[in-house]
Amino acid sequence: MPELPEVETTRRGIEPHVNGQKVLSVVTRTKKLRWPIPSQLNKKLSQQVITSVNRRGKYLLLNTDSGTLIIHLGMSGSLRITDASAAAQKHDHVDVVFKKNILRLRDPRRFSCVLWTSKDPLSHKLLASLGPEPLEEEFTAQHLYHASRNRRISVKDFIMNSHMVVGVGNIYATEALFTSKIHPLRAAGKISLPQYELLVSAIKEILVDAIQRGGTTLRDFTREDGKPGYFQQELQVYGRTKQPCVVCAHPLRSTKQGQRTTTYCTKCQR
DNA sequence: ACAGTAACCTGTTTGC
DNA sequence: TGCAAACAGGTTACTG
Repeated sequence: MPELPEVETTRRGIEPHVNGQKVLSVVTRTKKLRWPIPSQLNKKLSQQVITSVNRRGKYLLLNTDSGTLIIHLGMSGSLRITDASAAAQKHDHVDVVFKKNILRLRDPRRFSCVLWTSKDPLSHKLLASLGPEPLEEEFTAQHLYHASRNRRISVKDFIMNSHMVVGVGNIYATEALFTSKIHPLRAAGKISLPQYELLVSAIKEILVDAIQRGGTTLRDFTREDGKPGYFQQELQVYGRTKQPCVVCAHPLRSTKQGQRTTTYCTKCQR
């Protein structure tokens, strides 16, 4: 579900509600999501004050003086701020309880994860080898160009690999390749530097635009207040198989890459 | 090191 | 209409 814009939208949404707040307790209703939820999480977090809410790739980091709660929303996870008296629903797995409200994780498909580390979260196994942030300066065409030489993997799978760049999932990879007129099945190693320049610009622009619109809501995603994002209205190719290309009107084609659908225009993207 | 596939889950949509 | 298969925003683990 959530790609970088949705996670950033969530971060911005929850931050004012939890930052500086003291955790009263943690309620877990399942032992395991993508990975086991740390036992003793309640003991570790209770009485701790949230000192900041950060994001690295699609991971949310809730910092305290004694450690960091790491949350990844997987495919169908969402966080919301609920009233302290609101009853938990079917797929509400974890509550971080504050005095006035609750930070509640809901995830029907359970691909999300909740982890705890008392060390620098960026050195955690899952975060340590992540690629650059797409909206930071270190994400450049040069970086992609050099990392992709001699790689036969498709350019789409390449940019969706979090070790190359974080935060680019199926929706925004599909859109950025369309904007930069690159065929998604082409080998990453055959893409020229000027083409990577176009692609990097497209990724940055699309992510910024999507964040401004509160992310993309297709079915599961909701913001912390339960409202949807509005970027889906801007999608030019994702989910538009057989519909006309917005540039040339040729019907868009879909194919499978791995277990992911990719949609593209056979005339515009080469 | 790299590429491809299976796996983790459940809810919704599609197709016969 | 009913049922089963296909599909869904992610990422790691495993295989060759």
